[in-house]
Amino acid sequence: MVDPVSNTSIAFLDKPCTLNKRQQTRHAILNAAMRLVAQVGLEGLSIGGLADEAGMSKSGVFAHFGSREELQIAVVAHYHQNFQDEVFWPALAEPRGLPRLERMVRLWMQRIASTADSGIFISGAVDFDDRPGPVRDALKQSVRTWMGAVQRAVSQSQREGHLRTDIEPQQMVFEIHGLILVLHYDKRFLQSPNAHAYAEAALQRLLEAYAIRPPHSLQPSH
Amino acid sequence: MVDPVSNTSIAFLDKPCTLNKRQQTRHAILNAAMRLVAQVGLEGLSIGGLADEAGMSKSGVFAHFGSREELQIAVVAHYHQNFQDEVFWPALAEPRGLPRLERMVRLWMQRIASTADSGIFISGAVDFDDRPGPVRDALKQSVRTWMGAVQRAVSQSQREGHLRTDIEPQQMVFEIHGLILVLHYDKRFLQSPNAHAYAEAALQRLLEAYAIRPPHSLQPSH
Amino acid sequence: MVDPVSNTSIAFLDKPCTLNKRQQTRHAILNAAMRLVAQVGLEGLSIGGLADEAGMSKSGVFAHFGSREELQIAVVAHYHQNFQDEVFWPALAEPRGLPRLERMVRLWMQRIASTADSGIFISGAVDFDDRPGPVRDALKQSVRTWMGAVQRAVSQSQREGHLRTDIEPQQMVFEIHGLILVLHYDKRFLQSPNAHAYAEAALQRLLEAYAIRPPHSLQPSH
Amino acid sequence: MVDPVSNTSIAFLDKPCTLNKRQQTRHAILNAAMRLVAQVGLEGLSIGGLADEAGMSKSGVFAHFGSREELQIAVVAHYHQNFQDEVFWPALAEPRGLPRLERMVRLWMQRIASTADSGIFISGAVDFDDRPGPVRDALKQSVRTWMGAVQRAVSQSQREGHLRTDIEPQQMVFEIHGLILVLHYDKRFLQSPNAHAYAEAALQRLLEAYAIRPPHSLQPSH
DNA sequence: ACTCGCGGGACCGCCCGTTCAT
DNA sequence: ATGAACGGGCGGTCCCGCGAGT
Repeated sequence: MVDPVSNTSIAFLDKPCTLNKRQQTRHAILNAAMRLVAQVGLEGLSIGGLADEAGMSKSGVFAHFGSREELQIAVVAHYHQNFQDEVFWPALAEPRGLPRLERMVRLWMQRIASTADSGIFISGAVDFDDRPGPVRDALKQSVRTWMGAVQRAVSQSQREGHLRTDIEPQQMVFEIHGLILVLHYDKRFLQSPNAHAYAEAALQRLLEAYAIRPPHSLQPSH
Repeated sequence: MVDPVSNTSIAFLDKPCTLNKRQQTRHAILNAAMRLVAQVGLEGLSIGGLADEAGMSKSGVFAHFGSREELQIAVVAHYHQNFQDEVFWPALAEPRGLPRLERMVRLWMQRIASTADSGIFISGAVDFDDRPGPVRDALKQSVRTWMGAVQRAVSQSQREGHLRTDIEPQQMVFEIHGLILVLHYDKRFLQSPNAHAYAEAALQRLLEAYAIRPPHSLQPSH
Repeated sequence: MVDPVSNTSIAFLDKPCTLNKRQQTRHAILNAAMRLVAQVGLEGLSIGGLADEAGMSKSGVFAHFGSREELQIAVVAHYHQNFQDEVFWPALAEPRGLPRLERMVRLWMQRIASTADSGIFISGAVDFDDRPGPVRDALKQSVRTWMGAVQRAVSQSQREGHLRTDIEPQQMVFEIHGLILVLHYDKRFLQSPNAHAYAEAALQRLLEAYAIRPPHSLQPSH
Repeated sequence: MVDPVSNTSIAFLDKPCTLNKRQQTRHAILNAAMRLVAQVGLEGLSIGGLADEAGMSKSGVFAHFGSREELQIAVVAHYHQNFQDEVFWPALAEPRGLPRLERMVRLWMQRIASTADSGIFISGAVDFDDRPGPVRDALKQSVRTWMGAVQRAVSQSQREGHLRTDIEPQQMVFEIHGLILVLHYDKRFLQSPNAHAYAEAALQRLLEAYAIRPPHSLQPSH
């Protein structure tokens, strides 16, 4: 089984049906790590703290990953999986084009606004933007994979005749991403209660600006 | 002398002309801190590392701030100062309204894209969004002060007849901020070479969408 | 198994025969601590210094106690154990009453005069008399436990008809304790060579003053 | 002016009438030191803390003594002075012999029981009993000077016919010192409310045991 | 001449990531 | 998968000296 988002880079379990005990434990550790990372960030993740959260010994945790760095990478992959399951797959249920794109973005917004989400696509980007290394690479790869999926949804919307074609899909992804980031910023850091409303309004305006308006909507403009 | 951005919170020295030795050293430490923070983030700032960067002993650094927390707060204030000097003041040279707003945002973008800038308004927001305390408060205060200045520039543009008045200024600030954030993200983390172009295009579109177009621009649309 | 001195507070292991490795190391650390404390006092005990004395790393020492405070408490308990083994238990071999009391006090004196003893019942009392906290509490508890044992020995001597009953046992314990303290002071600090002789003479006089003299000892006084 | 207690060792100011500014400051520092030492002990005395207590800069304090060690020595000398003024001199007002001795001891006890007294003759003895050096020497010298004074009071009492002469004066000093020490211990560390009563009773018994009884007191013994 | 501001170096308690034997 | 231990680094505090200021 390959990554349905990118078809390429991140390899997931080939046999997800039966997990041996080692994999079960690893999974439990990673889930504990997700909870912890939501509080202290990817860079603040410590093996001792994770061991406590998981109810294991430090060495027990350590043995599964070999180093803190590999643990962080595993956390990134795990987050990627979760994100995919909760945002990408459900959006695929929508018909191609604008409906699917809208659902994608709205699910994304929902997740970003949820305090349960660790938001490492954002926090990790900040923590590692000047710290090259495997963790940063994994993070970039994950983000690019997801961005690629969004971009494809935009392209499809254009091919389906839902969006204007005189706009680079990347430009639109860029602007959508901006809305996500500022939503995260205002909601989580500034704790602005109106963040969601602003984001929704901006999204509306964005989609309308790039949408190919159905005929009836052209009439009343005069 | 009071803060010209907010007229409220951050008090500056009345006689910045002559600095005694203590203030000189403090300034040098803070400049070193800016360099360091650009690499490791506000939360990654350590007294020992700063002492190395500044070419001083740990206690020498420590004596100027009393605690790591106060050092962090001082760094925030210092960044606030720099930001103000390089973004806010120059923009004030432009005439009120849209020109001033545009200059503000473009200078902001320039600064965000520069690797010299530590970007703590962004990285700090991520590091401290789940970590209450004085540092977070100082950071929020600084950010809000700046956001208020942008918002006032938008309001002035409306009053000058440059921008439509059926839009909440805060909504526009929100969207501008999104562009800043995604520019920072794409440029610094994803290292996308086109980030600036996308941001510029988005800003253009944003301003045009909210601008009150001069009459002649309505005619040629058909 | 409960503490035979007080029947109350300090719980000891039920199976002291076989110690696992952790307990062995802990024991070795505590013995090193006893040597160190004899030189620098309970308050002067530092984890780094103890690690050197024990030939271990700082973290290795630290891991056994969790904090300096708990280390100090453990040292108090360890000293209590040693004291009990070398003073209390041997004295119990003597028959009830005056013989047991005398042996108790003399063993106590011996131990106090020995430079091997850390004397934390005395030095700790001085270091912590104005420093409330768990260490002080542990120290007081240990001292009170031992004082209680001495007091019971006095009471038994009264009940056995060896000592006058018109004296409060606590009064006698008070005076005995004074002899111990001044012996410690003269021997250890002033390094007076006659300290032991003075203490012995004073003890003799004290016991005789409170003893019920056998009839024949009244006659030869003239 | 020489030390009236020992006629020998500790030199005090030759011209106590007029103090220049330096000496005034030094005096103020030492008084602050007395307050501090009463809380943290002679060994716990730090220059920074003393500077705070005295309302000066660290270097200002430092300059008067040159090192922490010399500061400690100065504190010992200062305490010696105070002790002498409050215990020795008032006792000299009593007539030679037993009255003077009793007053000496009672004033000593009072001082020891007072929480205002730093008690460095006791706490210092414990802190420095295994730490040779100038501070310990100064402390020993001070203590021996005072012990010599007490011993001379005992000798005088013997010569005046108030005390039996078949007892070494040093023996009696030893026992008196024991009472002082245990009073300090019970009062300050164990916080026993009865400490004073026990000490008084013990002192009574001690003096009577060594007193030469007036004739009428010999009769009723048969 | 005396006082202070400023800085250095050592050390503290504590905690982290890591390893090895079990 | 664990328990014991290590080396190194953290923030913080100490005592102490140099040079500038009055």
